[in-house]
Amino acid sequence: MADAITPRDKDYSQWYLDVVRHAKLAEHSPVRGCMIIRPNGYALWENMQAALDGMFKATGHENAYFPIFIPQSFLAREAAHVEGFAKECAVVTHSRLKIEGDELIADPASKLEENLVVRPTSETIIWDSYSRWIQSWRDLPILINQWSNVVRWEMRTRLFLRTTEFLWQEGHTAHATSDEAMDETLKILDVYATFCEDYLAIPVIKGVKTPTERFAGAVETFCIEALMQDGKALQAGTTHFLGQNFGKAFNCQFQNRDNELEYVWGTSWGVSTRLIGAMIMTHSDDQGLVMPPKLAPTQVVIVPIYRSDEDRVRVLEAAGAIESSLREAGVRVKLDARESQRPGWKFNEYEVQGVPLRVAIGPRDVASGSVELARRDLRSKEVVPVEGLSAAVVGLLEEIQTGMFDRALAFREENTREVNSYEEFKEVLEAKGGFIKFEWDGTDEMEAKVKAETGATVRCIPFSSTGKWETGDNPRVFWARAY
RNA sequence: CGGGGUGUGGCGCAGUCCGGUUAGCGCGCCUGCUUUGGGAGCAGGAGGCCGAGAGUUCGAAUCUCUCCACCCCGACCA
Repeated sequence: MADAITPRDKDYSQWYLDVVRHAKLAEHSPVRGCMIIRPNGYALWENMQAALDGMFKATGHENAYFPIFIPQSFLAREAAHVEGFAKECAVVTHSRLKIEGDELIADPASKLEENLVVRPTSETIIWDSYSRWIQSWRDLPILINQWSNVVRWEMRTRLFLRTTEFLWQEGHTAHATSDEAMDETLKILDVYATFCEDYLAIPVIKGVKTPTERFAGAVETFCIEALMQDGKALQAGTTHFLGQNFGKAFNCQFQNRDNELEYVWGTSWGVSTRLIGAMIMTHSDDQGLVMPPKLAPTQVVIVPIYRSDEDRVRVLEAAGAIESSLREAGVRVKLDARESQRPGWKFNEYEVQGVPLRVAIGPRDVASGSVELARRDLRSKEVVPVEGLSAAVVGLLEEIQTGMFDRALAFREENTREVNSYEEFKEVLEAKGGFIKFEWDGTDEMEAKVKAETGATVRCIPFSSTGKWETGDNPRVFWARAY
């Protein structure tokens, strides 16, 4: 018996780590806070990339790549930006090593003229380019995205949720008007929300960040917030309206249609491998990972069962036929015909790894023209005819996808509560956690006080039905303890 | 950075207080046979300078000192 996954109600944090490890998604690296993303985890990320990339392209964006190293002086250009990131930058100071005695040291002779910062985000190096690319309103807009890694030297890390190095995409756009930039910011927020809900099956709340939670260098930060199974919130993605802050910092101006010189308006936005953590903490259970079918690298696994050689031939032939027909139907299917592992072992393995559907086929099934179909999300099994199996599987995958979203949404609704006093706020937070809709007077002081006393922060100021965020003297906002 | 904890075959641990033959156990791994519809059984085997360095001692995984690494809880953050 392999070591078990810690149950959620015993130790949620340990459960999370156990799931990541047992599902072979990632592991700690020799470098503190960094992670090794294993094939199972990386395949998930590739599927997420493919879906998001398609959505970015569909909204007119193109990919580019800027360097990982940023001249240290660039960081200093935008005052709020440097203040926000200075404390977590990895700095490159030398260009080579040298052996001194039996020690390997940075060669003092190779000290760089100017330190290089390993990008914590790429606004500065990108706006430096934009300042050279943009002269006229005709050069705008620029709609660029890049897939990259970034490094933020955080004090505390957790696999996927917060790692020293992480993978993400960062969009950086330049516009001729404030309205256009704001439209872009909100458009991408919609893209993120759609991706989370349609692909990850994670319901999110869209809204605005308070000034204290705003991105360093942004005029306004928008976010999507999700609720995890333990009642803590997780910021799933952010988009930033940068105003003219980076245009000014990098002297990026253009001549408008009225022949006036104007600073360029900007946006930036990103989602990261953190979304894998969000997926785990939204859907998985004490048996291991549960993946939404749309992103699962393997959607269906076929496990053949047999004793004798004669059975083996018959079963594998039938299993191969099922594999082909599922593949033709567009299903990502894998036939696990390994002789080295027994069926029971495989059942468990794919359950822990979150494969949405399992087809088991043995001599009994071959004789009766049926298979055993098992759902990972509900851990249910049924015997179904091979006739029409492809259509049934395709339908079932869709049902699983929507079912997972519906359950996550129901959980969030059950764990979103309105309160009318600070006393009640504290009681609910202690007893139940979750999102709490409670007033906010708009001051940093109140946020700081509540955070110090309860650990909760304003996760977002939600949009109202009119598309604008709620205003008024003391609007209700979403509070929660967060990751 | 503050508080707590842990370093012993690939993984998880016992042994450390009270120093003493060849450092054990579970899982995993290798070979063979029997097995295969929910993590197989039996037999045989491989694998460890006990985190690093120094010291005490006839003798150190065990005692002393120094250092290092990682994990957990806070402050910081996607």
